[in-house]
Amino acid sequence: MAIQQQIQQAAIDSLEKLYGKTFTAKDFQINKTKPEFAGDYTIVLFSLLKPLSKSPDALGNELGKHLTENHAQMFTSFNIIKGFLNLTVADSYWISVLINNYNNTSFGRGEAKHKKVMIEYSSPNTNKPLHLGHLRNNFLGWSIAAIIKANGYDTVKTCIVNDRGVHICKSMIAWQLFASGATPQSTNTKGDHFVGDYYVKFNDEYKKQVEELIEGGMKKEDAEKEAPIMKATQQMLLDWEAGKPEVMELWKEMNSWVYAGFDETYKRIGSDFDKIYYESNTYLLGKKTVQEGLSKHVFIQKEDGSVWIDLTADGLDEKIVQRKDGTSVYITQDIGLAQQKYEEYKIDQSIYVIGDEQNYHMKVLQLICKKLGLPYADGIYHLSYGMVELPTGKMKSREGTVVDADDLLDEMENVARKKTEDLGKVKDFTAEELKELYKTISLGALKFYLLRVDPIKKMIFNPEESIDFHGYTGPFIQYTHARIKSILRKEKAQDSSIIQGTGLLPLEKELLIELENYPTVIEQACNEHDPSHLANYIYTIAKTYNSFYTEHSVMKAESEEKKQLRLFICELTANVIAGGMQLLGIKVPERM
RNA sequence: GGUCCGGUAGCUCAGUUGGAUAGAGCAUCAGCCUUCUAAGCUGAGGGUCAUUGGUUCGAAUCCAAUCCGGAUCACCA
Repeated sequence: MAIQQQIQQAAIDSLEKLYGKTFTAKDFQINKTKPEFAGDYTIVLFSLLKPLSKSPDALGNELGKHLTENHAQMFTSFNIIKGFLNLTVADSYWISVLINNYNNTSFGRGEAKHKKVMIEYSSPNTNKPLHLGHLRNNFLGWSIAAIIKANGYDTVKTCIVNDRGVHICKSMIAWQLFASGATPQSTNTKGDHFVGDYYVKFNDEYKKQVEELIEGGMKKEDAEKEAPIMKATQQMLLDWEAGKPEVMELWKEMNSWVYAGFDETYKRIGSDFDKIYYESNTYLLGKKTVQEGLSKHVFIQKEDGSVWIDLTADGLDEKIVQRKDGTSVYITQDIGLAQQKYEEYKIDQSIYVIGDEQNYHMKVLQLICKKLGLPYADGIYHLSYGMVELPTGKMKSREGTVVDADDLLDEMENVARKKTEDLGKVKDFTAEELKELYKTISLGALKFYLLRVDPIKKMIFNPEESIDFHGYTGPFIQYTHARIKSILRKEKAQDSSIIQGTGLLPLEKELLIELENYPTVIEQACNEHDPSHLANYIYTIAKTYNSFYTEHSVMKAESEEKKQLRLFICELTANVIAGGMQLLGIKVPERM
């Protein structure tokens, strides 16, 4: 049990014995004691004063005395300032935490919950390469899945590939018009970029045609519909739906180019999936649901045949679920897919990592599922995240300000190489080791930069800041880990018996108090679906360790006892840093 | 216009769910490498927590109103 809960429980027991009243954890708070006061943890007494009709001093003294007398092993002293009861926890407690966990690889992991959680993330369109926004999604999705797993849940990582629709046909048409048979191989271009270029070409051509039509006297709206290239695209979509062989063939080929490109990038950033759904297989799902909804009178059919749900009573709008021509819309497909996920995996919870522009859509999805009485409705959770913007404003593909994922990764890797070469600490590395290190550092920097922020907030991506390897960054933490490992290569912690009764210096104690909190942070990150808590926490650990490192020598410690103690502290710190970073999808090097 | 989200140091962000004198990093300034990796450490300056009112022992945190920014409200996905 975490120390905070232990204190709370001890206080509840003491209060019961002292005053015969039963309190719960919600009735009062335990906080970490502010550094300017003596003590480690603080019981805030204010909320207890009234029910017990006690003055802060009287209650503090009685409770403090009772706690220290009955838990002499745990608390060594107390003091009261205003309504705050500050308790000092015995050094021996922190040392026992250290000894019990220094080489415990499952430290911080939760017990098996026997529940299954599906995490849908990434979900790209197959008409253009991945960009910075996708990276935030991928890092978030991967990390939250790892965190959920660490808390003892079974996880299924999944991805729904948007591989059909008008946007795909646009690239296809442009390729037919302009490529004269070119392929990624023939042009030596990464497949997703190759296809993305034709998507851009489509838009250029489309724009040109619309302008020409407007000059010829057509209204803007009509011109947008009548442009030949757009009409060809619409026709292609119909042909695709009809399964016309040459269209299907082109579609399959172009998608295969994109997948080859995606695979490369996914491999590079570490994204992986247990199950991939393709929209071309799922877009017809949900039709059954429409029938069910009608018979349950959750949906209503209008005169023209279209089917709707009225959500005005819930503060939303009327929403269409099936077109008058009988085809299903986006939301219906999603209901169908949700159903399929549930049937295939019997999941207890389904997390969707999707941008906040779809908040409304996800709200509607869950609400409809609830109204239909579907068993998985309550398990739907939208992990909504804000847009990534540049210091100059939003990324706009039309203005060419979109930050391409592959380009960014290349650039970061170059910076990592340059900085590593400048420092010259790993000159003995082989070319292969160096390559691996540059990748580790650059990806660590990028992932940490994107994950350290609360997902719900939109964030500014400052290119200069993101390649800074000092301060609140991934490389700072990686560097701290490498420093620890450098010590542990010289000597390992071995004799835990001689540190049992040793005393702790302030920085040693502070570090142990923070390390003890690791399991609580992992749990919180899981409950709040927020890896940034973990990122912040690891940073704090690294920072405290670095202070400790400068202040106290390990190898030249004052005594053998101190040396062993610090070696154990090094072990545990390294484990927590490596384990925590792993949950963010970030590797930590042995040397850098 | 309706709904939802955000507003904390010059910039980027934390703030343990209502607790003590609001914290980090970057940037600026001043120090620290003959001592386990200086991608580090120590210190300084920098704040009307958007505004106003309310709730109470106590508010950046909860409530209300206002201001600013964003998203969304398609027979697109």
